[in-house]
Amino acid sequence: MQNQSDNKTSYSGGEQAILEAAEILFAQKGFDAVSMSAIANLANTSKPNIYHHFKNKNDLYLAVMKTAVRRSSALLDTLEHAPGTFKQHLTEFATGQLDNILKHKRSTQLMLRETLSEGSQYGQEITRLAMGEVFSRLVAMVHQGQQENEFRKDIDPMLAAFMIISANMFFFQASPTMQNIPEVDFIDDANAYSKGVMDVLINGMLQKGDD
Amino acid sequence: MQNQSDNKTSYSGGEQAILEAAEILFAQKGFDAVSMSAIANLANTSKPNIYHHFKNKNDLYLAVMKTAVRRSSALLDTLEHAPGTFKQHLTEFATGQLDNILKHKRSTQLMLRETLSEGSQYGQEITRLAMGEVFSRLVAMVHQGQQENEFRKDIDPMLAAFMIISANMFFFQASPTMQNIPEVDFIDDANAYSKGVMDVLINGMLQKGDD
DNA sequence: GTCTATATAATGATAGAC
DNA sequence: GTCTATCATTATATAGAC
Repeated sequence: MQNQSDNKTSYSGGEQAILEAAEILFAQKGFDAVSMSAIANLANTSKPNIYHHFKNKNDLYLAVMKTAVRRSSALLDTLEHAPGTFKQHLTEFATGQLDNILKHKRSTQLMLRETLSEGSQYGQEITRLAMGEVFSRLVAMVHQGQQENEFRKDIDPMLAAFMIISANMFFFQASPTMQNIPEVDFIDDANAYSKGVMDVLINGMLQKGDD
Repeated sequence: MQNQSDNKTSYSGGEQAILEAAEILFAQKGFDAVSMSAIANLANTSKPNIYHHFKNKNDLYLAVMKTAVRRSSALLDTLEHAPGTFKQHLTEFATGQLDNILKHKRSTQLMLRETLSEGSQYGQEITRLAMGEVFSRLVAMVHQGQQENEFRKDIDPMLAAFMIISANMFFFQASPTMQNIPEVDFIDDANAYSKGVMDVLINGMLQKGDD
């Protein structure tokens, strides 16, 4: 809709600048480690001005989560309707989702942070919805692949979907940690990683004697 | 070694009680959301007493991380030397590691939190070492399985190892988020999950025409 | 080793001028 | 809508008695 919100121009003042600054800091350090002063600072405005636009810190955080998730889920639609076999379709969706994750690192980081925090119900609810969306699309794909006898029927579609999301999410999450291990080369090449993952997964899901 | 440290008895005062209280709170809410007062409270002692045992909050956090990781990695040795085919061996190691994760939820949560925080170098280094340990053992297993012609040789052992860790870690991490989705039943049964995951993965890794 | 009391700084949030 | 100035609260950390 509004491509403007994707810019990094960080135009001073205004709700947009505040939201953007808050997203950067919240994703980087987490809710409690970020002060309103720091946000005001990065947004080139003052603390009271933030309170003019948002009721309190929690409200600002929720606003950040909502816009971040909305942005991320938009790209899913383009991936939904792809041609080819289910094997190809599923691979493209998976690699596309990883691409999406890496394109919106801050949103993803926010969501992953939420999964680790037991309190803060609102943020978790938003996360649940966002993850559920990807999840259910993947489940449907796998299920359809089974109906068409392309995939093994003794596999739980939800489990397969969960494994794909795991591989993608954890790739993103563990990349910084794994960066220092020299022999791991796929960590710098998301496409190679995704290709390798889906090769194993799909081969494991194929009907026996389908190759 | 000392099973006492695994108790929840929370015997008042003392370094052990402080460490335990700190671990619980840090894992639950993260570093910045936990105050020294809260820790002192849970440990049934006073704030200055914490400062008597630990230089500062950061020092306490690192001590918590170290003991937590030490505890978690101890169980790996028992899983290392298992009998049977590589297929069985790998499955047992993977399910054992997930068991380990769920047995030490707090340590795991601490480690996962670290992967998301870009600052705080020390905690991340500890995490890197702990994850690296599991990782390298898995890589060796897969590699050996390839040497013995049990697994496909066109798969990167590190990628396979990474996928197993992903599946386990993300299962733990996403469980609370996925709990509310009614159709997902495997989320409550780690063993069933692990069995299903390794079934797909190993089937995908097997030499073609090996079934 | 453990406490009470306190110093000092930063936090979330508000009042009120422009 | 945006600011300066400020409040009340809480945070980390310390001094010093026992």
